[in-house]
Amino acid sequence: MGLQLTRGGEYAVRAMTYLARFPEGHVASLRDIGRAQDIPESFLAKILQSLVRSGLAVSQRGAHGGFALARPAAGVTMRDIIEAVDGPIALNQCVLWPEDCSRSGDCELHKAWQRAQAQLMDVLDSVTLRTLAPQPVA
Amino acid sequence: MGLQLTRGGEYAVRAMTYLARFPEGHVASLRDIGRAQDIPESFLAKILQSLVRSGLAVSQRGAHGGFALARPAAGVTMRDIIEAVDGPIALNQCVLWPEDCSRSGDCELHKAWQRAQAQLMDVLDSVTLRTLAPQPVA
DNA sequence: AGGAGACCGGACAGAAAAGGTCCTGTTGAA
DNA sequence: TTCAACAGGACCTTTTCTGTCCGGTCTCCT
Repeated sequence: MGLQLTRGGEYAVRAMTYLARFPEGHVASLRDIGRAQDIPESFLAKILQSLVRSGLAVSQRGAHGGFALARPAAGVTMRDIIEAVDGPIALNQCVLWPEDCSRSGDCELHKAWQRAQAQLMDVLDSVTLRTLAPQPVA
Repeated sequence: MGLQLTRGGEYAVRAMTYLARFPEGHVASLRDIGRAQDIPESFLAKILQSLVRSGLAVSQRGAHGGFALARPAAGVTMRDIIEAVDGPIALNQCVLWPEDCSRSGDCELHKAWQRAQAQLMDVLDSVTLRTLAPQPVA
């Protein structure tokens, strides 16, 4: 259908929101997260890897290992999460790489996409895990 | 990468913008449009069919046939065009079919996506072919 | 030291969507 | 009647999405 969030992005937001419901530093295993949020565990593993590589989550290996938020929930935006998993958000190519768009200078279409993009980013940047998660459970 | 306009949508907007550059009612052939906008003709044929079925364009068959806008350029929005080709725009599923989203009632994530969607629509609804096209050539 | 539990990372694979082609109509003007 | 041009469907190729699997590594616990 086009112009839709990927499954991976959706899962990532849900997984992070889940982590945000615990006190800061709480570690949850892949299995816990997957079961709680109904996400296939082997796929979730990949997604969490991306989040760790991007510095949004930290992982703990070995027995009693798992994942936790790397920083306070209020400091992680929806945009951070989605871009970590799906790469940069660009409604169309010419917004991201203006130099590839021959008409980037005076093109009204280009400007329209840039405005749309900016509006979308406003929302995505303003929503954090603190917004999304109920207050942590003790 | 996800969350991007399809090629079809991009081509559709370009094709319609091209038509909007002529005086109202001007008919341009598939070939003309394709050459002018550098769009593969056989693919463009499909796209224009969608636009005609959606009532945004009209077609004229037979010799000297082609395509024209179905209404004045100021009355056709970017959203109209994109939805005609790619189907309804929904950043994520639960915005489009809230009943499928178990948490639609109180879910903060749901609300966030709805806001993002609304902002995007604001822009897409406000940009018309009159915005995009230089004044018609006589 | 030695398991066992849990993440790491890469290869692989099936399904779906995007992107595009082709061919056989049908229409309409000259 | 002929021919230019759209209509519509079948088909195809490539890419992306959505996962799975497995051997490796790390760390806690005993």
